[in-house]
Amino acid sequence: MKITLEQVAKKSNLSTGTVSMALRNDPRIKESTRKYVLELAQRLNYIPSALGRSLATQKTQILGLTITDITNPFFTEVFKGVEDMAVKNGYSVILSNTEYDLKRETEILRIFLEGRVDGLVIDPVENNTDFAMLKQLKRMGIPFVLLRKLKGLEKEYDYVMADDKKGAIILTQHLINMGHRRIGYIGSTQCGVTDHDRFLGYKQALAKAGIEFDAGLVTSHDSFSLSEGLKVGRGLLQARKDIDAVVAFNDLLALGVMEAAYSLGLRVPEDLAVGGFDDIYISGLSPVSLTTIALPKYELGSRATELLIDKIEAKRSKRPAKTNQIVLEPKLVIRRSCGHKEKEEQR
Amino acid sequence: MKITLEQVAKKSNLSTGTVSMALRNDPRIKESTRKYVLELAQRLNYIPSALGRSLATQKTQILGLTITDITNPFFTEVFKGVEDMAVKNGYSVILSNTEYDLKRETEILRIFLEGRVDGLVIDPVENNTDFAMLKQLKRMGIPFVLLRKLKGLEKEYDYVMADDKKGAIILTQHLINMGHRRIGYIGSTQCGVTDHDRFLGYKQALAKAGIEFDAGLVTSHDSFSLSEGLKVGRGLLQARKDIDAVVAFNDLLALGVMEAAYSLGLRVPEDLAVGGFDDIYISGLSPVSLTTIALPKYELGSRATELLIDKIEAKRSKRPAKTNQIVLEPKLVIRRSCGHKEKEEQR
DNA sequence: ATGAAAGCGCTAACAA
DNA sequence: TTGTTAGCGCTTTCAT
Repeated sequence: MKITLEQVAKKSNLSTGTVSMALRNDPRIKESTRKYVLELAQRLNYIPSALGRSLATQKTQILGLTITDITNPFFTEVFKGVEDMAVKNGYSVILSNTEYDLKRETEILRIFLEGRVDGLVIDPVENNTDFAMLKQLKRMGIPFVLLRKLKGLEKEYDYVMADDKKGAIILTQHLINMGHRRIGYIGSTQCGVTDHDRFLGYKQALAKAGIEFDAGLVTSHDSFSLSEGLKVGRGLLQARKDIDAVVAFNDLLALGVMEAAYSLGLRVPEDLAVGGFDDIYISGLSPVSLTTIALPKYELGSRATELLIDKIEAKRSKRPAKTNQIVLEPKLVIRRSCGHKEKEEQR
Repeated sequence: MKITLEQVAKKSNLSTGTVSMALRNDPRIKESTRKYVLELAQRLNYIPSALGRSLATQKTQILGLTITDITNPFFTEVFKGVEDMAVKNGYSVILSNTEYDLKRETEILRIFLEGRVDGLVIDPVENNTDFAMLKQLKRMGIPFVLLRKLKGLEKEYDYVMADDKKGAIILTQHLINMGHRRIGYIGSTQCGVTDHDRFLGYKQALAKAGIEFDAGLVTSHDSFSLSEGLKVGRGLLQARKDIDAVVAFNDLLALGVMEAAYSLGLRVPEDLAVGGFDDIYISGLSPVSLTTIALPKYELGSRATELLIDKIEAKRSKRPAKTNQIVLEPKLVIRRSCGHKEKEEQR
């Protein structure tokens, strides 16, 4: 039922070596026999075994990717960036979802350690990530690139990320320019680096504008979903009726906050301004589109993958690979949720 | 650098066979040596090679999944269903995105054919799918389950899908009950079975209500995205000012149509009612939430995977596996986009 | 209870 | 230009 190289060799009265080379268009094989072999293989429906080949060559042409939440359109774009770059270079990608669960992440990395992939792009579960696992990866010489920097290990590992602090500064300043003063922040309790940086940027922008930081306007959340934004948002809005704007950790949460506002009879942006991060595609939806910090999602994925592939090839050719830290620029996308000074667009 | 079974065997003065069995807790191995081996392996940081094992056992414990558009939250849920069920049974999953591109699908299936996976869950590129590829899969004895039925091959292959026609009937009837008469339909030009069934249901519901089918109210689209819905929706709404409702092939398109309406100064649902399919999570967003046919996304994925795993195990134990066709029930979720008879909710 | 050895399907170095 | 052969790392009889 399953045809192997050996069978093709037998049928053709050639050796497996020759057939193997012929099938891979090795120039050492005579044109006529190459054609003959190709045809025969075709006729026999021969499909080479990736397993056999991988074991022999010590490479799989597969990249692993761990994502914290594939449900978030942000990561879906990152994935596309990864996959496109991978395919372009002859790799496939295995995607695994950690769901912000450390156990799951550890388990997934363990599986990847078993030599199924040539390298990994890792979106670590914030700072909970299993450092032991990363060390293990490094020790085993499996190339990987992170999609986040790890606190205290900025110099140790390669990563590609966006400038979170800068993004937060720009967004907060924009809110201030729009005339808002009591600006709240909804960030994570996990103390991840990403959140930490954004929070820092938020505070810095406030300080620069001479607005006193008010801890009562800050709320933490447990997940990064729309429904969590709704829940936490309601809490914050009810506790602080004087609030007039919110910076949310990401668009999903921001959208949730907007929902919260509506549910409390508040209008956006008239009664409450809201800003987010990511610029996922639903953020542009009417009637109140979300002003947000656009992150280069696709590029995050593609550049991380590019870097990874380079590392893989460096390893193969024993060329030394230096660690790379790439920080991409965020960009403010002004829509309607933060208010605006231009005339009301015609509808 | 990389520790192999053989090295562990050497260090322990045992044979590779014994070590192999010990590590897998084979009862034939004496407890004391089992412990000894486990400890030694741990100490040496031994990680078994999945490749070696797979080649020997002829199984990878990996499932392949092809998805037409990972950007669509619908598929993101399906993926989670697949992955959860896979993990629960000791499998990992390789996800590939076909982007509704036949070439890409063929290439992806070819790669999967090379024995990298134990089985496949395939969301075929509608009816363009490469039947030759499916036949090949079948011939090679690689188990697979489809997430769609294929025209003319309903009996040939296993699939898990939702009852599209029924869903369309329910939705259209709901629109009619809400008092709408000039109900348009936005479906695909590709003549996929899914679309075909929904279109059929739509027409059937109209007929049953004594509403004459009006081809001028039907538009086809090229992709399944929000922006496509916006584009096509604008066209339809401008061409037919008399239209008062639209059934869209999916929520993304429906959301796009709503955007189109807003951009033309139409209110939803007062001036135009809109209904969709899928019930993706953004459909519940205010201020105008989308009435839609909820499809059991997660279950679609998990049940397909369950079925697949059963087929894989049937194959291993040479137990015959019957073909399974599973059709899941759709459910109408009434929100605001189609109008409603209840009082306006308090805001 | 453990060891020896064949084999899974392929590649690559070396011979011929 | 092609054949031979030794692995790649593991599992699994069959002996012992």
